[in-house]
Amino acid sequence: MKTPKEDFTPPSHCQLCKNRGHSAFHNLGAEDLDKISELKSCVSFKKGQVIMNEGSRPQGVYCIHKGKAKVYRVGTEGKEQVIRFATNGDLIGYRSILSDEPISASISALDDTYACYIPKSSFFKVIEENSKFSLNVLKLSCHELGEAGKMIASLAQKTVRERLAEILLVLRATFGEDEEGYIDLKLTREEIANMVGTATESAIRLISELKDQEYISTQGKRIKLLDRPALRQIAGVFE
Amino acid sequence: MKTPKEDFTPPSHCQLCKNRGHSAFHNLGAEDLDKISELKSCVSFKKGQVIMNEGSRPQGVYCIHKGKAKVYRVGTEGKEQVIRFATNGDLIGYRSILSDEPISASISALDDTYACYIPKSSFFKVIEENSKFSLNVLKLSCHELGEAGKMIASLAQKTVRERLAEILLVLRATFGEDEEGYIDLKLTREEIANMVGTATESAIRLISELKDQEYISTQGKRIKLLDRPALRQIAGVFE
DNA sequence: GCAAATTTATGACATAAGTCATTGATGCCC
DNA sequence: GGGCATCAATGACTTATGTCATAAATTTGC
Repeated sequence: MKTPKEDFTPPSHCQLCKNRGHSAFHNLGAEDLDKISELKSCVSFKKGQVIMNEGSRPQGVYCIHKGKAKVYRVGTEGKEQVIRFATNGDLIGYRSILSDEPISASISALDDTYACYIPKSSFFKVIEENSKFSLNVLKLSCHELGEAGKMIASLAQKTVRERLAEILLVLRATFGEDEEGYIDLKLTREEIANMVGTATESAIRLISELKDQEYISTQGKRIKLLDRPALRQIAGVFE
Repeated sequence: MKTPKEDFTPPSHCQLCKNRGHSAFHNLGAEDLDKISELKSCVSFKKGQVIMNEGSRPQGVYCIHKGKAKVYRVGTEGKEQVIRFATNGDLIGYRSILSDEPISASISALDDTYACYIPKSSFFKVIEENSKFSLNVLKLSCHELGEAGKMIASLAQKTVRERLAEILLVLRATFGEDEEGYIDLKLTREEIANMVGTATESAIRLISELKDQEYISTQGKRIKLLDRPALRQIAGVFE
């Protein structure tokens, strides 16, 4: 267990949060931030810990302060399918609360994660009273809806190889690189397979193939993208 | 060209619209409905006609008054993947407008369709001023986000046979049955394949198989579900 | 620092699903 | 109402991907 160099605990008031600028709370006034800060609480999750469980009814939302999480559904045979990721500044659990349905996907921490828990009541209050915030969340959910649509088409039409290249690019774009240029997230091959939507062995084989072609390199669980234009071409992403 | 028995044109005022009860406009007050009715216009689309095109920037949303539409993305090789459906009372085009992104999927009419076009400006005005409406749309997009997540897991984990059974159940639930018990929507096998995410021939083969097993029956393009519990079991849907 | 446990890597093989080709059925238009 | 176009059905074959088994390499825990 290594000692953290800095304190990852979120500040007690949202006004002081450095993630606020690129979160759904970015353009809220002091009064609304007060309302949220007042009732929020800080929580932390260890790597691998389940944050929310499919089928349950969350009593609030989490705003990730520092950490990484995956949103996934468990199918028959216990196989997971990752639907999306969340990291610093991202809101999770809001979908279920707003649609008034049980959670449709589980969420677990991909890394030690620190978050603020905002109870349903304060979240709703601000949504109802502040049209700016409501519009932010609306924008967020609509954006995610678009991404989900892209993923549906991708799963239906692309090969595993194409999807693997795509996921590697997404992971890098979402979580960034460490000092040595590796994607800043350690995942087992099985977890990567669950994101791509394929068997673990297939993912391993195709990762080896990409390595042989020198489009990527790996060191244990760490993956570095060596030739992103080539990966983009494989993925069929030209945007 | 057959003459319609009734007039499918939407009423000039939303207050009189019979779909309103189960649409995002269900709990709006008279003033807001005035605001929308004032600027809305009626449009109609022939079967097969494209309503919105991937990549474009819509200047308003459509509320379907009577008709059927599919939302889909076109992949390489021109193959379509259907992402979701829309019918009476459903809102389309809102995702792009609210996330301020180009349309991520095309929409076309599966049948002659009559809709109300609501310009962006009036839509936004009501969203901003009426938190009830804003919450309705939020609820809608969050619900669709959940459905999209289910579809992602389904595509990644289920066999074509399972997904076909699932889609048949969804079609029936969405569009209902005609007097003879057939799903009230005529689709080519190719279109069904594009919904399931498979090749046309595979869809045909599996439809024949389901027919042989007497879980469904067909008459031309019309499909009747004979044994829904069995289909649910195949689909792995127990909800 | 070593042993156990997990994870990665590969080979061999099975199989679901895609592709190509052909025939037969339906529906549509002048 | 007959011919053309589209669509459905099926067979034969290929291929991508999944499954099972085993060995090598990491990682983890004591």
